[in-house]
Amino acid sequence: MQGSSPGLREAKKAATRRRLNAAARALALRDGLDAVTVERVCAEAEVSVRTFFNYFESKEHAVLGDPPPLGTPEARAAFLAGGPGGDLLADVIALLDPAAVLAGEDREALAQVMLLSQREPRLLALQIFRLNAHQDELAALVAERRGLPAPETSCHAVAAVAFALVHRACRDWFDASRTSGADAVPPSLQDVLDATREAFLGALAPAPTRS
Amino acid sequence: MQGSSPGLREAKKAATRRRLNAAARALALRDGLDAVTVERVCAEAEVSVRTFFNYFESKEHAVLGDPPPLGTPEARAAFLAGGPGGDLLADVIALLDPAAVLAGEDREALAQVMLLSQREPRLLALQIFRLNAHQDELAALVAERRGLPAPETSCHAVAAVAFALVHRACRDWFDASRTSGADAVPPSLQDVLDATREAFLGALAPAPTRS
DNA sequence: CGCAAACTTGCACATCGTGCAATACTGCAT
DNA sequence: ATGCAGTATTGCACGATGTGCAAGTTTGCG
Repeated sequence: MQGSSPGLREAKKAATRRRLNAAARALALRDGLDAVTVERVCAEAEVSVRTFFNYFESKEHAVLGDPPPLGTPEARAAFLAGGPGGDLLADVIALLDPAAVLAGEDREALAQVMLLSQREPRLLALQIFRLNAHQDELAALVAERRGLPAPETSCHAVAAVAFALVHRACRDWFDASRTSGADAVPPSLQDVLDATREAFLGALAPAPTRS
Repeated sequence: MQGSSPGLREAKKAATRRRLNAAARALALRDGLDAVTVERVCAEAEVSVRTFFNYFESKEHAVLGDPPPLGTPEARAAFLAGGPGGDLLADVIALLDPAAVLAGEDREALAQVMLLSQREPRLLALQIFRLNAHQDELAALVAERRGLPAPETSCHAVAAVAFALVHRACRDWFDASRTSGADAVPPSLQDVLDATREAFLGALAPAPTRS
């Protein structure tokens, strides 16, 4: 009965990982991060303390869980296929739009993570660090799409703006969820961009082209 | 002989703080962050371990030292005085330009901190976290300058771009320092911006204005 | 000089994170 | 099914981190 040949072991590991993550998140939400000890999390998840550290390197990592990849492999390929001539902004939106990214995720868990990241500076720090890694990844993608050997300043700038918009869209969605119920409209990056573009161009465009 | 009435105590504290910072930085540079223990730092700085934690909350904080403020109070006031109609980008540059900010700083220490932040992920995480706080501060300044009650999306976007440019300028300066000697030209934000503007507008401007 | 406030220090304690070796379990081939 | 090889779990020991507390020490000021 090995219908899932490459699977029973993996499944158990994944389950343990999810149990630890859920337990850490729930406890942090209930009692605050400082009151959460690895020991308590392990009691909840029914594993030994030593095993905990085989899965996560700290309780903060356990609370946040594994970082999601930057878009699906297909989405990344499609983005690269756009090439230097494509509509960069539109494709960035397609790659990062929270409405799409959130589709396959557990929204409840995401909302909890966002709430915790606001409350607990240590979680915020880790979150920002991970976001920064994603940002660098996007800068590299932009450079590759443009045929550049390494990401230059403008690539980093584009990535920074994109993540600022995503961050803002997620915050708006989160705030809306807290006030108007759990099922607020999924945020659209395009909308956020449209609302921003005017002020944005106002900041960047009017500069003279220098001779 | 109390020429420095409000001072001997303060001076001693400042000296101890500087000794701890210098010791932590030097040790991390020589032996790597993991090999640095609080105990070793304290031996170097000639204070007790307990006292160390009266000054810094972790060895990472000790290595990085205290975060500098975002511009001088005068520079901040000048930035706000620009008002909604002023040249936002020019004033952001004036506020953040590394060439100006670095003027009053210990460049040797700064270069060491940047090197360490590249080597040690834990230091990078802390550095990014601090940078993010600065970014939020700038977004708030932009909002206030515009007469907005709270920083909206475009303010955050402007701040994100500004810091992406600053970060890039600092990296360029740092890389240049490592190759062409310790006294590389101080980076100019304006130059970085000029080099970026074309690609940037290429990314943002060509989008249709939607009816 | 001498008191009050602030700084330093030692000590105890809970927690974190890792290396190591023993044990238990899973997958696979016989 | 049975046993072997690889992998996961666990306990243990240990060094390091960070904090509360209370005693000692230094500074500022009358």
